[in-house]
Amino acid sequence: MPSADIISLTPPVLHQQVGARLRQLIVEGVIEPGTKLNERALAEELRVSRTPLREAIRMLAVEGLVELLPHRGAVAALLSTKDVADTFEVIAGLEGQSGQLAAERIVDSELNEIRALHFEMLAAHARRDLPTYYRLNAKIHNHINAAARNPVLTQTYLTVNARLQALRFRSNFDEAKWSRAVREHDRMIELLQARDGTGLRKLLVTHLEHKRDAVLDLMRAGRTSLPAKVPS
Amino acid sequence: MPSADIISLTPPVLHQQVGARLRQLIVEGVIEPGTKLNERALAEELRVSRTPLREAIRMLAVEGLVELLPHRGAVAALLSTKDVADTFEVIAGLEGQSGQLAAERIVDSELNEIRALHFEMLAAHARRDLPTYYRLNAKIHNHINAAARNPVLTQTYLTVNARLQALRFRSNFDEAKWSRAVREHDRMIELLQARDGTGLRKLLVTHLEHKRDAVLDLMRAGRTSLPAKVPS
DNA sequence: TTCGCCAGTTTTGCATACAAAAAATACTTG
DNA sequence: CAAGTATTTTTTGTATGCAAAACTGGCGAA
Repeated sequence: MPSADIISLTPPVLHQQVGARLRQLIVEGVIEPGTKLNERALAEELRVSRTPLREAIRMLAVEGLVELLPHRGAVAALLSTKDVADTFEVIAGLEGQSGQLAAERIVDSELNEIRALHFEMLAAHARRDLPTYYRLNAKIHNHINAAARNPVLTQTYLTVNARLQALRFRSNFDEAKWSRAVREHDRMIELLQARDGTGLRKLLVTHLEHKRDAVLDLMRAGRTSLPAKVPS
Repeated sequence: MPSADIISLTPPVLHQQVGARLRQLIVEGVIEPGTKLNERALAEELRVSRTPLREAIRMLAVEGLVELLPHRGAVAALLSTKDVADTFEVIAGLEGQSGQLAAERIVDSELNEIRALHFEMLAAHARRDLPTYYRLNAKIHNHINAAARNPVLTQTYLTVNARLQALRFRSNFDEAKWSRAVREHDRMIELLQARDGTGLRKLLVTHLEHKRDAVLDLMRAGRTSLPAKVPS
């Protein structure tokens, strides 16, 4: 992705703001997957005309957060179990690569920050504070990604990852899986410190496979409000 | 990405058609990188109003093919050498993963088709027919990607890859690099046949690194019409 | 000359108006 | 009553209009 301006003095234009807001609403699950996006209603709700809203919807469609049905509007993306599995597979690859590159390129100050976040996350785990845990977990992964120093990789990762955020927001760990995830995070820090790119890659791929299995289990158990799309 | 309808009977709406056309123009280099996209002029050229054109431009911006400058319009993406290197790094990862999965999942009929394309490509190489070579080369890579049976991976690959198409269209191989690329392709077939996922992954990553170096050399030599963006 | 300022012009961004397609409703007929 | 059909209503898709921001060119001052 072409690098954006270092500093953007111009306030974001309306369609960008609307895009960001809509993205947030979908990713946080406020707009539930499968919900139809009525242009007139949404435009009114967001206090803008249909023009910038439509531009925003098109952008989110490219990102994969909404699906466009010609002449029939847009719906918040609804993922089948296959979609979720496929998406995790891609994310595993992207995170694995991020981890490998990060291990090769990370500097101590970055590693220290990640370590700090890791301890905060351990605290959240000890308190069984799931929302905080999730927030810190995401932050750690984003920091690892940033340490890879590849904006294209970062952007790709963020975009693909956003599609699963709605699910993660809703999913829940059982004790065993949660503990395993925490242990895997411990190991991540060690591998980063050791600058073991190959090891970190493998660990992250495994880590993501575990996350995938956790999410898929929940989907299949119907414990999330994201029913698998009916086979088309 | 949510699966599209199996058959789309509805003719694509205007903003989609415009998006496809614009994408083609940019990817093929007809619209040169760095060119400003004047809405009024482009709309007239494409015989549509500004509304669907603007929607298309926003979509291409998300894909990374154009850059949006608030209140100042859009320009066809201009990649710095860093951008190109970063993008190749991501593509290497995506293709590596595609190759690994393809080796695990490919069926004989697919492998046969790839082998056929490979021989066609050898013919193009023998004739020093670069355009045909490129076309077949891209087709082979797309077939490998398809054999991975992961639409999300395919879509991600295509989108990121599109950003470099304009460069590849223009770049040229020297004899040595071209021959090496062909040898690498020979090896790809062997590894696919042997269902050696790990081996194919490594080969593809190397293959892409070589492509990257070839393109970067040309950029630095100024032999392409894509000057590196001035450091911002 | 170079810089800055000020019309005048162009271009983008957003809102609105209108056309066409789809959905909803009412109606008719077997 | 059901099923199909006509009709109305809603919704999407596209074009156009208008306001605001950015560019242009010319003039004058340092």
